[in-house]
Amino acid sequence: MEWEMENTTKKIIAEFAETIEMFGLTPLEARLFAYLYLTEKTMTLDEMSEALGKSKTSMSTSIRSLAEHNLVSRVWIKGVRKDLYQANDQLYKLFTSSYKNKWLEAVEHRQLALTEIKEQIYRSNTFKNSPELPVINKKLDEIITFHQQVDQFFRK
Amino acid sequence: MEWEMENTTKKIIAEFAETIEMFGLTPLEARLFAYLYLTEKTMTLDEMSEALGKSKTSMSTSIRSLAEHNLVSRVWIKGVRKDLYQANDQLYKLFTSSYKNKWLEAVEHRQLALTEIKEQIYRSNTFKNSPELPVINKKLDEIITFHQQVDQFFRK
DNA sequence: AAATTTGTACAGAATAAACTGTACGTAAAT
DNA sequence: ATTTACGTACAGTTTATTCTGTACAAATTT
Repeated sequence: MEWEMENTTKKIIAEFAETIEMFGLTPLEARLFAYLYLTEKTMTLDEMSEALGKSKTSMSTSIRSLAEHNLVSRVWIKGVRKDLYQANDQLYKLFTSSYKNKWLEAVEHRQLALTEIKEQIYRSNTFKNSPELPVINKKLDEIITFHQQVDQFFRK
Repeated sequence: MEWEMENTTKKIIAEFAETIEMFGLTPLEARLFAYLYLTEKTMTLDEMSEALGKSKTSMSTSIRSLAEHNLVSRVWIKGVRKDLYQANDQLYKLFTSSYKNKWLEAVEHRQLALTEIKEQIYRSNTFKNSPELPVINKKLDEIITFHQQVDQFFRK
């Protein structure tokens, strides 16, 4: 009868993981976070590896990625040598913040590249008498505006 | 000197495509949309295939997917037998709407699954005297709340 | 009716992403 | 000082995704 709980826990983790994958986590990262979150424990890499049945290497890279996005925290306990991690709380704030950063960073990159291209067009002589210039310019502006809007949305 | 424009167009498409991939399009779908958007033309599958240097099959599946998400439209011209497609305009509305639907649909699924699990726990006797029940219940509620918040955000 | 053209299903190839095992540097324990 | 334990780099394997080629049904042309 013990396994019914095991089983239920697994189901919850699976569902939850699938959702947070949508925030840009790999399957394993998602599962790992879900697991840590559900069992409110601080765990070592070996324990995680054991619990999820995945390699220790995977745990190392996954947990590092989660930590970089501020989804888990390293915990210090006197006398304990191994690295200990636990999931951060306040799910909504956690994930929206992480996601926001991801988007803003990406969009900013593209913005830079696009305005650079725009400059090039201005400077270039080749385009001066091209009949397609107006269309390209218009479209380019629209695309840049689009990026601004997306940026604005996530900055909200 | 003609290829400078070709080249510039390609760069714009590449940048643009990378952004819209983030809305959940495959690389090819993204590139295809970007291309259609930039050259304000209505095109046949063969023309797209030729223009992007990819198989016609890919064009067929990609354009169908784009159409399903309402990102491109089929265009009818009397006497023309082939399917013609063009990119829809109003980028921002287009993509946010498409994205929103994708999220809401996914989140709704998980919500259903999670509340179903919750019901099961209520009904089950196994859990009645489990010492871990309170923790699981608390966490499950938190996760469900999280889903509600995400849902609300995208419903906005 | 026969022949051609067009779009897509489907199986399989190519590419990309996720994951693992070994091997090693660093730090703690003996 | 030597040994043991720990985390991670890196190369390679596995798995999933994306893309292609062939084949075929439906529609149009001859």
